[in-house]
Amino acid sequence: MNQAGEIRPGGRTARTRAAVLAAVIEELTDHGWDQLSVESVAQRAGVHKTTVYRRWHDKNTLVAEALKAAAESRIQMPDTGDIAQDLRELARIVRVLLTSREGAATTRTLAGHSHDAAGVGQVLPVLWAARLTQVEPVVERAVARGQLPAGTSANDLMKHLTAPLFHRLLVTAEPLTQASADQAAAAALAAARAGIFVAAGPG
Amino acid sequence: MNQAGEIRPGGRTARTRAAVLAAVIEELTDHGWDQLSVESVAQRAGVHKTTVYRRWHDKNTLVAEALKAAAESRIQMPDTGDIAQDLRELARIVRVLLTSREGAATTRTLAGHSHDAAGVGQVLPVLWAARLTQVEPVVERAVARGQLPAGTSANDLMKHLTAPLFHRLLVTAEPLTQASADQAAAAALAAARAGIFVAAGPG
Amino acid sequence: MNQAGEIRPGGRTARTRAAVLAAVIEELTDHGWDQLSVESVAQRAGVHKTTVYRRWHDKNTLVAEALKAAAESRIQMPDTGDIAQDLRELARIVRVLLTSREGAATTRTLAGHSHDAAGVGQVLPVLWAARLTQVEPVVERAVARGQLPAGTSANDLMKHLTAPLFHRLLVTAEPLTQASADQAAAAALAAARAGIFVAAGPG
Amino acid sequence: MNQAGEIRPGGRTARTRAAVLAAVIEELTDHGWDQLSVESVAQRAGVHKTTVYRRWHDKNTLVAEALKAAAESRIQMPDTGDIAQDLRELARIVRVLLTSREGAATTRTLAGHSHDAAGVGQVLPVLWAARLTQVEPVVERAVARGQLPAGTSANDLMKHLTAPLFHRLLVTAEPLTQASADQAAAAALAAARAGIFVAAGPG
DNA sequence: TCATAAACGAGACGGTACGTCTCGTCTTGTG
DNA sequence: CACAAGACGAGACGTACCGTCTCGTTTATGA
Repeated sequence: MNQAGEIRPGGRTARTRAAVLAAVIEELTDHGWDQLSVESVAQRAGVHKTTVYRRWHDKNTLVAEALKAAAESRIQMPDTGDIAQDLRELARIVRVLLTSREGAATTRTLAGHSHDAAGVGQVLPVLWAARLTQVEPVVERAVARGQLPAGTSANDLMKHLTAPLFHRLLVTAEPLTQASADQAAAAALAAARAGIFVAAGPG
Repeated sequence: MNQAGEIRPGGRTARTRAAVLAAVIEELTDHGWDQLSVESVAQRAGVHKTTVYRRWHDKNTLVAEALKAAAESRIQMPDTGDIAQDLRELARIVRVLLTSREGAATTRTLAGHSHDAAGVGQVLPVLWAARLTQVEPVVERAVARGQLPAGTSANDLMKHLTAPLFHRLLVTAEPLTQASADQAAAAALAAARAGIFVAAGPG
Repeated sequence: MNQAGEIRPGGRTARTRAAVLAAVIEELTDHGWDQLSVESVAQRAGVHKTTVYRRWHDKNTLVAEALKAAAESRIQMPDTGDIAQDLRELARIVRVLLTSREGAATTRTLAGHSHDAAGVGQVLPVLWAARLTQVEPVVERAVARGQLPAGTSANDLMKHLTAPLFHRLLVTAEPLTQASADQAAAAALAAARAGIFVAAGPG
Repeated sequence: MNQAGEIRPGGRTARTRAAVLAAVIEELTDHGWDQLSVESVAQRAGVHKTTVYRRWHDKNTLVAEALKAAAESRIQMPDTGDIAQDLRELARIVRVLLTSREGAATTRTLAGHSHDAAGVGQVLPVLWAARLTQVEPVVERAVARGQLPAGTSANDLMKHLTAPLFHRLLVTAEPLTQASADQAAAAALAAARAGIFVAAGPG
């Protein structure tokens, strides 16, 4: 992705890289994809336009990398011993992420470009896969405790848990209340208990 | 929304309007929001650029109105006598809409601009409200038949039914299989039967 | 020049014609040729744009006719019995014409388009010829009184009399003082007395 | 006048500047102010439209600078020892300038915009002042030789010498013959000898 | 420590699209 | 059925941003 940055990983190079990626997120948050210009990003990062283009081929690549970097934060997975409470906690965490100005902006950008062959569109699967692997233990523990049917797919459960939250943000543009997060958790749990997520998933 | 079109509703004016709005959807489908230019829309509609600008203030307004017009198609609501089957049908209908090239493109555009104060961002609530009012009878009938708890919110049910489908399209970029639609329907039904959608919604 | 106006010389037709031509001069005075739009002329005349186009083929033709009409005012020729005084009076009259906002604007417009094959460019010779015929008697009387050499060309004299005034307006953009008018008159008189304007002109 | 050109006075920048200014004069000569478009100028200069706009804010400024640059050519002042012959030479030189296609076009453009507050209108005084300083020595020498009255204003003389030539070009649109140039010279000389241009000018 | 190669700052440029303006033609619905 | 009201095609205007390209200047690394 970056040609130059890896040859001289120390000092100015790395500093510049971080500043630019941070500036992208800020611009995205403040003005959105359409209004984001490479020049304004460069200016906010205290760097010249040419420097940005040197390292990232185009706006698409630049934003893609910034989004990927921004999504690398790990979520602290809950482990209360009760799957109902675990799921509620999870939903609340996701809600907080999505309601932050930054989270909302980046999520909207990703959704708007989910189909793009290059750049931002490529980020989604990677990003989502990472998130899923984190949740698996939570589900496995619940199964072991007999709180969920054996064979319950952590993947499916996680998606159905978060889907209503994304739906509110992206589709209906309704406020993401805590009650809505709790409802999503409850709905996902009911479905899981009913065995909807057992066995061969919908692939 | 349009200043001129309503004064002379007949003949050329209306014809032009329809051609342009259709062209917008086609361009959106083929090239996406970022690559959509007013000039290309005009050309596809067989109309001059100025004519487009005369009636729609800017690109944003233009696309917003095209999306609104495109979403006015009514869905044929199922009524099989069995809520499980009704929901499955509904999920399949939505799946077909979202998997059509046009539906996917317009949905992505809407999601990417759900926050915009003007233009496309304004379309979402209107559009979604219209959809919801169509579903209410289906849920009411199920309640009357005793297949769902009294007080079940059609609104909440519908959102949880469709959320996983939008999630696949916008967030994980996974293929929208029929199995995934059926699973979404089953999950929503399980949650509804568990009373998750009863009483005061998550507002 | 005007097809319709002469068929129905009275009533609304003539009134409209006059209003439009007057509006042209006003717009020319206020905003100049470049900023003059047919639409603004029509609006100022209280007439629809189409009406203007119906009667005058284009902007060029329209302005040309307005200028011609505006120049039809006859100058009160001086006759003091002294050619020196007559010429000074004449120079002062021309100065007043050229320093009026309207006169300056129309003159500049004419000068700027003196070369145009159609429209405004055609007006100049006609207009100037009319002016010259008015001066001839003044010169003839001076010759008869023995104040000027026999054979002095009224044409050449008049041109050399007014040339410095136009020069100030169009070329050096200096203020047209009365002193400058008097100087122009004196210079022309000196040249005339020296016989510079006698015999075959410079054709 | 130009923001960028002076920082990097060598190489491409200067080359581009010269090409554009030359193209302006050519377009002005061929098509006149009204038909001159920035795009056609750019194309003729082998440069992109944006490059022109980058350096010159608008059409007015662009043409103004081109005219100023074009007028910087120095006239070879005559010095025959006889003021009559000097003036005749001068008039002929001016005549040649004004009868060239380029000279006529630029002069008409300047005259048509002599009043404009910004751009082309600003060029005139500068341009004319430069011309006058060149003539002063010619007049001074004639005074020294006793061929003209002491105190004769070179400024006034020059203006009255050239005024009839401009008058023919701009006002009467008559052909500028050599005879007319000679007549203008003779008239100016007669007036000068009569002392019309002595002492305090017409301000 | 210091030479040298990498990275950067500065900015002109070609190019695409934007949204605005005016011109002169053409259509339409009303009086 | 004529004509005003006004939509339209055409095209220039001036702006913004994209991504490329010099040409000097700074800065990090390794000899």
